[in-house]
Amino acid sequence: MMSKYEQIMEEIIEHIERGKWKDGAKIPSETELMGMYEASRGTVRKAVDLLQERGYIQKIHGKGAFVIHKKNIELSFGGIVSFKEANERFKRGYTTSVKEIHKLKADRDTAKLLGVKAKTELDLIKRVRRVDGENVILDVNMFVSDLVPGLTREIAENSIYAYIEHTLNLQISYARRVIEVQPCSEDDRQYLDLNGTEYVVVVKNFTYLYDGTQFEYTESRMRLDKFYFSDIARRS
Amino acid sequence: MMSKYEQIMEEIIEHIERGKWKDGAKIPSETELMGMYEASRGTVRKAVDLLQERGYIQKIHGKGAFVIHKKNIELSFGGIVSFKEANERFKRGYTTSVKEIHKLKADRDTAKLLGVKAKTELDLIKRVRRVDGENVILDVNMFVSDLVPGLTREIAENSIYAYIEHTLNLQISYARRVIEVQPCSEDDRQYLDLNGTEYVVVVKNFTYLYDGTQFEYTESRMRLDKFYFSDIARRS
DNA sequence: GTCCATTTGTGCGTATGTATT
DNA sequence: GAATACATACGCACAAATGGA
Repeated sequence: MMSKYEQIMEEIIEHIERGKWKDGAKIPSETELMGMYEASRGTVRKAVDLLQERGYIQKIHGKGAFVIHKKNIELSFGGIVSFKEANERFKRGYTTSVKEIHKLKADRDTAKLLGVKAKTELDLIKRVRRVDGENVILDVNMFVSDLVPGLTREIAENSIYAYIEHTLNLQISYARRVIEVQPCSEDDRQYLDLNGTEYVVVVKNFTYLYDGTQFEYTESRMRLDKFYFSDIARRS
Repeated sequence: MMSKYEQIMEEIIEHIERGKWKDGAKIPSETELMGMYEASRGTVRKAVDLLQERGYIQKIHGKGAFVIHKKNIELSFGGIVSFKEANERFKRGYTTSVKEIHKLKADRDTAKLLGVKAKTELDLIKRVRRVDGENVILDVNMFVSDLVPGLTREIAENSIYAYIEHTLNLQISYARRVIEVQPCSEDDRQYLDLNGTEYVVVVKNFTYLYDGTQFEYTESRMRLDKFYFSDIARRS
């Protein structure tokens, strides 16, 4: 059962995405929304605040709330996005091939990245993403085995996140993400079609469960020309 | 005058940053905070929700709210950040030199980037940022002259954002930000110390005022090895 | 400039639901 | 089951910004 403010929010998103409430137009006032959805002021305000956070509208004190140009939404993908989700939004085809999958004991450096003690058992997975006939992304995932048990090659070929969230029923809450550019590693040269470039973009993900324990460290290493990142930043 | 929930939020941030409330520790419950600050439930909840959004704490239903490791905060700089602010956080020295500053009429492509009609008058500014004796960032700013009047070389040498926000008293509300990697342009070769690299990281900013009008388009073009981006992404 | 209606922003109080211990 | 803590939802009052009469 969705909460009331979530329902209101989803309905408003529908209106905006279907173009019923157009770019730049004023959406109904809080009082009007209260009537439309038979909800209290606090409830509609929560829905509307979330819409603003997600970049659908801009509220202006004393005037109202206005729809922001749709283009902004289509291009932005904030939040934690796995490769599959991100690619579906761009509607490109791709294939995943698992190059390595095995358990290992964490050395000191790896343990630090995962916030665990050295020698903790990990699952290491290396996968290559092939788009338009070229190997362009190398994903290196490391999971804490105790927290994410039962990983298989089959799961790695599909969506590990779907397995974690739906099968294991773990709740992912947030990720710290770092993006930088590094010289190519041996793995990069071996697995990727580099087109002569000497560098790759590296997206590092430190992912945490609802209770604050880190369960994953991932590096997505991709060819410079395949990297694209977009988000919306709001001023305090 | 700061609002009550902002005061509560700031005080809690103080506690966390000064280490009084340590990493992983439980902060006082909502009921306790109500007593401590003589505030209503809704008010303390708003403060606590904002703290979670900003990555200071993690709330867990039925258990409490817990401080997230400080390292996460120090490294992340979400939000709209000008070069000056971003660098101060890393405590590195830098100098800015203005290479070009003049008015021009927008051509068709530029007009599209700024969401204005062709031939609209713009202010173009090119600045080079020098860090540790090397020219590593080329900032190209384009402002809509009507919206941001009175730009001078002196302002460009310091902080344009401070001028816009404090002198012109305009309210910046959000920015759409795109990050990608491009081959070096003529300008890059001329102004930057490229160390033989053939590519630069380009951070594009489309910045909007409180009323939804775009007033700026900026490209920050930087050497691959000087690029670093970090944020915290929360699940839904 | 003043007054007024509208609209969002802040703050209070209360009740009930749900998760954890 | 009981106690505690966060989540949702309702209602009310007043402040602050906007825009038109």
